[in-house]
Amino acid sequence: MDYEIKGKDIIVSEADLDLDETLDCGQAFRWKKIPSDYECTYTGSFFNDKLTVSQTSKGSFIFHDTDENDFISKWIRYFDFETDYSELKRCFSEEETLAKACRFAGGIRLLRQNSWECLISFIISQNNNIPRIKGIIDRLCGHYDGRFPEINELSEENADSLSYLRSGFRAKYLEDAALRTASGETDLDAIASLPIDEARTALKKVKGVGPKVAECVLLFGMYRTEAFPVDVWIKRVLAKYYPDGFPEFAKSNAGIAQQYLFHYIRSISGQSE
DNA sequence: CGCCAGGACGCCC
DNA sequence: GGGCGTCATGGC
Repeated sequence: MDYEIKGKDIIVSEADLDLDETLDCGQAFRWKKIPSDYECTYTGSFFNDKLTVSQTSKGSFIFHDTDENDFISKWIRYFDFETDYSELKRCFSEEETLAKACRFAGGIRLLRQNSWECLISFIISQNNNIPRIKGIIDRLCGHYDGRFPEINELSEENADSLSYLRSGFRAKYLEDAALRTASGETDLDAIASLPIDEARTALKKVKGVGPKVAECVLLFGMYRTEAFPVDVWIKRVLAKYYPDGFPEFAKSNAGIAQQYLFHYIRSISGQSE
């Protein structure tokens, strides 16, 4: 990945990235496509660091109004630019279905998100659809002046005071997640570095966090690339293409492979947005 | 009216 | 340990 500074912007060329595929594929819920003269432009946040980023018709990227320090300390990491996705896809493509999935949506990258935001977001995601998940998170952040609430802010609320979210039965789970996290009983930073099975167990102590949500927090919020969230779509992939189990060679990066497969199966089922 | 959505819980056996 | 009804809300 190469970048250059151009005025108040940072220009990135030859990144293995497609903004539509990466920012609107169901791993993050706060990026919004806005009108622009570029191929596409999104505005959003890494927790509460805001960014507007454009993709040009030539496949380069403009990180608007950011300086080199911010780019290096925040955005290189968030977009996982330190990982060679061409190499990853080459590895995945040893297997036929994965090869197709990589060809179909090769511009997906794993976003290295904030663990707290992921915990809350994926609790909201359970038995829900992506547009409504976005709506609930929108109302949540709207309540905090467009920011994602800090742990101590959300821990002051309860299921009743969260009714404005219209999150249904999930509100009591949000209350529990905020209380446990605020008290330190659930220490997300500590969990992030635990052996993965211990991390799973610790996360699932939060009410409303089961196997799927725990995997999502591990993968998207703690960069545990071996975590493998299994939702209704991935269940279909596993049943149809991997009846004997997911290929061993891809397991250390199974979560990233899962991203390509999720996008692929939804597209061939006609269910992508 | 029904069914489904990036599921988890509680209860049953 | 696995199976099943239930849990809000909203779009189709």
